[in-house]
Amino acid sequence: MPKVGMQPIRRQQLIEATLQAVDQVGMGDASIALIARLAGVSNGIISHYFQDKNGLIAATMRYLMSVLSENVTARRQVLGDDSPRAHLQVIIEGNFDASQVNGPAMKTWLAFWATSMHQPSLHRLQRINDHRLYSNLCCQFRRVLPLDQARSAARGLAALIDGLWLRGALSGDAFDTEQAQRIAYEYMDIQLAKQECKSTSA
Amino acid sequence: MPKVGMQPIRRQQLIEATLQAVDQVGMGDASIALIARLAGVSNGIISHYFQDKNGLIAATMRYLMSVLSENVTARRQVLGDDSPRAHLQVIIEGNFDASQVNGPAMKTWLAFWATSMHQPSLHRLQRINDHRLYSNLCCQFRRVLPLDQARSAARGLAALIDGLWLRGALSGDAFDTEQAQRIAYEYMDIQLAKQECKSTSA
Amino acid sequence: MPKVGMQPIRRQQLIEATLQAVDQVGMGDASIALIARLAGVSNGIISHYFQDKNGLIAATMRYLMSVLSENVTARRQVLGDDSPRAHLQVIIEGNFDASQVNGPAMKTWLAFWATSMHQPSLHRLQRINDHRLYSNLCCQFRRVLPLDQARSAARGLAALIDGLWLRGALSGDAFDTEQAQRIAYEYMDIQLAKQECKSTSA
Amino acid sequence: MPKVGMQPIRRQQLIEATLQAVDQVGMGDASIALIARLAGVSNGIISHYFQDKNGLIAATMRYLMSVLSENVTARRQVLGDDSPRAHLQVIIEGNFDASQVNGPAMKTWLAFWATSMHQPSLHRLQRINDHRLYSNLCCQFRRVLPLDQARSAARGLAALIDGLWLRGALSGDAFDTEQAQRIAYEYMDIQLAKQECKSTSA
DNA sequence: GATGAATGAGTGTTCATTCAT
DNA sequence: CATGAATGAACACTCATTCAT
Repeated sequence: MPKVGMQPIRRQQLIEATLQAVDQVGMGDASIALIARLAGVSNGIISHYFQDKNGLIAATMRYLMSVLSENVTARRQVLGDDSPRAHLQVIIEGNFDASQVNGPAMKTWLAFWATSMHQPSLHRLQRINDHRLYSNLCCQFRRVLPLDQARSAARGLAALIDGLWLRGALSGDAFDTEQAQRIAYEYMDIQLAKQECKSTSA
Repeated sequence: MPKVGMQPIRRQQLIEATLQAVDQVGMGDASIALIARLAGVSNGIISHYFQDKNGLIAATMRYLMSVLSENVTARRQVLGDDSPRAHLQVIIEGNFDASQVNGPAMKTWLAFWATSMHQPSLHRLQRINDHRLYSNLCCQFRRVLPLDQARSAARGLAALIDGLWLRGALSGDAFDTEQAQRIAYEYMDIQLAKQECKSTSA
Repeated sequence: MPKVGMQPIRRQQLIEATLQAVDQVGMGDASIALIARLAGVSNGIISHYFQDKNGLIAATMRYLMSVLSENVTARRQVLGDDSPRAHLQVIIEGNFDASQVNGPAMKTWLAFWATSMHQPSLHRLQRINDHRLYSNLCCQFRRVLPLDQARSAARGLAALIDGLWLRGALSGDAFDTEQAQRIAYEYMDIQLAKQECKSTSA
Repeated sequence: MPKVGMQPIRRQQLIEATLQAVDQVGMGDASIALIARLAGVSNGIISHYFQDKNGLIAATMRYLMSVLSENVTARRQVLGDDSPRAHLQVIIEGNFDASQVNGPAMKTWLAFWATSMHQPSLHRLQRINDHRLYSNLCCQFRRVLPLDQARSAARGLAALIDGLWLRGALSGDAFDTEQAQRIAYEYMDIQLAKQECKSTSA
């Protein structure tokens, strides 16, 4: 029974079915038929809401990115402390949030990364995402460090966050959030300490 | 023109064609037909030397892992200095060696990671590889740090190396080896410094 | 030109194409492509209506069985005489009906039998069919003979019917229905006579 | 290590491997590779001793036929009684011999029959076999019955023997030799009795 | 808006056969 | 004699996509 105004509902329904499918069988075996079955709709509907399979994949990736982004934003808004350290902590916590370190999300991100190497449209999305983390980190470090040091610290912390996330994802075991955060905080504090040392000596 | 004793030659030929194919079109589109064409052999030969496509993929992954492993081993053997720092440097350099940070290798590793999430046999290989890096790092840190600190340092450095590698791979640009090494060396030295501080104070 | 409600039509279409293909080239060479071509549809449609080739084969076998069964049932319904002999004649005639002793049907039955030896699902169907003939015969003999004799008579007549059918099928020539029926009737009458003799002597 | 005079040995080796393969996986899946593996030889050797796969199949069928034929011949040679009834019993016993009613033999015969419908060379072999049974039976009935009755009796008994064999083969259970022989003997005796009746009345 | 029938190219895999060794 | 490397066509099956309803 067709209805009007179904577009946003259907789109979200299909995106979630896509995540579910990738989690269950991997991106390679996540066929249109499986996704449609998981969403409880017909095969044909997908090309109605998304141009084709690539469109659905890209939309799903954009959705995942927006969840991450909104997560960090939300955490920042309830932040009393405005110090760089507090902001950096929020970014770290957001990246190790439960919404990012569960099985489905980790599998989907990995699949997206691999796919993005050969699909310009996905690659663009992926670069935006990567740059956002670096940019957010750099922005905070910049408040207490000279440009070069801030950039280097941001690159290092971004890499450390992604690396901790990656190794956790690939391990197959449950993600050890506490351990990851401890290591990231330590790195953050070491980088922030450079400023203190300098200002102390000055 | 059939010959005897072709097995090792053909196997290597096919593994290299697989790397080439994954580099060109991605793992999803790296069909048997394409790999065979790139290798200059017939389709059927693949099941003659590898049981099936999965066998070829797994063999290719094992090959990539052995290249990385042998690279580090070779560097270690020409090492005059036996200090932990020298050994750690060798491991870092090995992971950022040209054989690991070029396009084909990076694309193939990413594809393997994504695939391994849904293939137990590949996942096992992948865990061995992950553990080897951690284990090698931990072994060196252990020489100068207490167990807990050594483990933490190894986890952090392993994550930093993988993260630097990953972000470099995903960037699409040429890998900035010097920058990555500088950041990794800094982290290594900070961790090693914990021991020196302690022994100094003692 | 897609339409709705095509399922029963397409299924019958494909079953008949399967019979045609087996008749023409044998079951071993009755490929999906050939069957689809004979049916005038695309290859892919077969997995849409039947799970796979085995599904199509099993459906075809069920169809052949139902034709035989309905044939006997139809003959029985126009039967004025309710005597065991009349019923047995109907069964014999049904098994030597033109629908069973033509080339395609005979080739297909033979192929099914051979295949059923290695496919549990087909074997089950085949046993049901075999048992039906025996059961129908036994039921009629039972009306005039003690259980043991009825069973023996049914086994013998079932074997004779199948044997006559088989030798006719394998001969390659046109089936001599009259001759086969004469031999089967004789056997039937001999078995039925056992009762008459007994009742006469009583 | 090649040897001379291997031909008969190798041929028999391969024929027996073929029977084994057909028993295990059916004729459809009895590949050259499987047969060669079961025989413990290389793939290529088959075309050396038999022209191609069809040659091997035909040779296997000829072998099976000769076993049946020699079985009956051997039983006849140890026969004291020269009566038609004794000879007919020998034929019946030979057809229900253990060499004919075991799984492998039954599966192979069925497969041959189905295949022979589409292969002239096998069909010729098969007709020779069918005719031999009829001819042997007819020859014995002819000694006591007029031609027409002998032919009819032979046709009936041949069909009954084949039918009993067939239904036993398809049942999947162990062959009930005693029951089959009892039914066949009864038919034989009824046909032979026609002569006695006539001669008695004469 | 939504369905599912239909397509046909493409996939991995199997296989009988050939032939240099 | 015998091997097994190599081929390439054929196979069943999958799939994204299209489109009449």
